[in-house]
Amino acid sequence: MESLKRTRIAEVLRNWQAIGAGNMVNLKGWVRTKRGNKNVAFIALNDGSVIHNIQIVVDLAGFDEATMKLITTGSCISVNGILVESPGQGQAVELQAKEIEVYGTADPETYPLQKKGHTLEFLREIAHLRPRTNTFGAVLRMRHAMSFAIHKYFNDNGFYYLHTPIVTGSDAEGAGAMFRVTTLDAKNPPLTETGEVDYTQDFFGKATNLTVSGQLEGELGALALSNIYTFGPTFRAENSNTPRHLAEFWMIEPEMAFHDINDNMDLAEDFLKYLVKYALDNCMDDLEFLTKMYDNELIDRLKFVVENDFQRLTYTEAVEILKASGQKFEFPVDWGTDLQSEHERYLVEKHFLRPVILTNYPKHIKAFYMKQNDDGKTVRAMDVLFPRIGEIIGGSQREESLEKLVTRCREMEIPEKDIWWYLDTRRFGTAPHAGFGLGFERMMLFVTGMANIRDVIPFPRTPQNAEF
RNA sequence: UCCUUCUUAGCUCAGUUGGUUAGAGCAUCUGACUGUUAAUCAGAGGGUCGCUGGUUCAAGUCCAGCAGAGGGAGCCA
Repeated sequence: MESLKRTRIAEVLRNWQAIGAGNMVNLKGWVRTKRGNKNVAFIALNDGSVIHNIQIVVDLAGFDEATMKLITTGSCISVNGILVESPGQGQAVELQAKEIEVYGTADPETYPLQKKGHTLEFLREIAHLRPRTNTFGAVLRMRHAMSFAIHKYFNDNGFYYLHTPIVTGSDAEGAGAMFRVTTLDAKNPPLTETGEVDYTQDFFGKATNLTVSGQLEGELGALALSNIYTFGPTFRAENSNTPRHLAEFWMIEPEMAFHDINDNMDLAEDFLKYLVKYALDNCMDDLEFLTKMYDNELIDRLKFVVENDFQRLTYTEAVEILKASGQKFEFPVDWGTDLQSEHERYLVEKHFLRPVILTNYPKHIKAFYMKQNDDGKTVRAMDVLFPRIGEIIGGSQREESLEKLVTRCREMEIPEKDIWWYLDTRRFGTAPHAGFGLGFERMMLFVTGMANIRDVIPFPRTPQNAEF
């Protein structure tokens, strides 16, 4: 077969006029369908560069039957052919095949992906193959686009990307159960005199875990570089079985010196709108597919979020609205208790009909590091609530006073010796600062219209499941 | 972890108050068709009804346990 430089299908469909009808190109990809008759075969070829397939037209007189039999749904081929304007409906251009090489066959009796639709549940069981479907191609391309947009936004706005550790020796982040990291023999660990596992003999000389948040280290960076962000994997060993939780997920955590809670809200809103707009500006092919197949209101909802202000109000105001709503809630609303999902959904989806930012929560339901308000009862926390998703961002202005922070640690029984380095930032050159955490997969749920978080990450890790 | 629903062909599903040999669409295979668009048409093959036990003359169907999956809740991002 003549050696030609491969052209991506996205490139052909976008620039076929520049490439020029009548010219020979090489395309490589995976066969979605083959149909036709004795004289001509039509192959829908996809290489993942774009959601659309390109049609390969094969005049069977020029090809041997044995080769053509190998070309089935799922097989991988390389084609040299002439790019021509298509006489048929449904595509502008197609490729008149001259030479075909079969790279890999896919036995139709055993290849699990068919031409017809599959349920998302079934595709989760074959997560190694689901990237080859239209849906996961769209989701994974958008996942890349969103990742890129995150870095671009922060870079363009004077933030530095800080790599916070994955393995942490601190157990004080207060963000839930952790995965232990150890090289000790699980069957026969060294013990102390009192019979406890002796972690001084472990790899790091102490008990270590996978991080549940990069925030504490992020603050160290912000109190030197002014504006930093993290974007990395995060782990929670909670036994959560919901469409919104993963044991391994990706989180974006900006942290800004000299920002108060209002600056923090401004940034969160601007950032989220930027990401949604980036999707609308750069992922329209995939968005149109997802809108058509999964969520008819997706594109409209994304546009609405970009064009409208988020509703900002305090926790106390939210409680008053909920109490006055006349709604029957399963859980009663009362000042001092954390809001339940049903309450958040009511505010976002029934009352305000737009994203909501809640601030100034009671201090006893929030983390130790949040800045205390002068009322002695509330802290400068903020939660951003999105339609369909619920909490997409959690953040706060941080307590910069050493005295108040230490007092709060003692009240909440957080050992100061474990976070001496964190407390040092308040001891030496402390500054007002703020930050938040955005769950990347929750953002992906919103921009793709997918309903289950396991369908917006390539290989989901959930309780009882670490396959692939 | 709690509540709830589901598990029948490769996939998506039907299967009546328990009653002969468990069905359909798609997929697969064979054949037909000169340009198809999830091609179409004709035919064929394909099942330990999630697993284990129980009730019954008789269980895909009723009961119990277990496993897996979905939805809701909690924890949160």
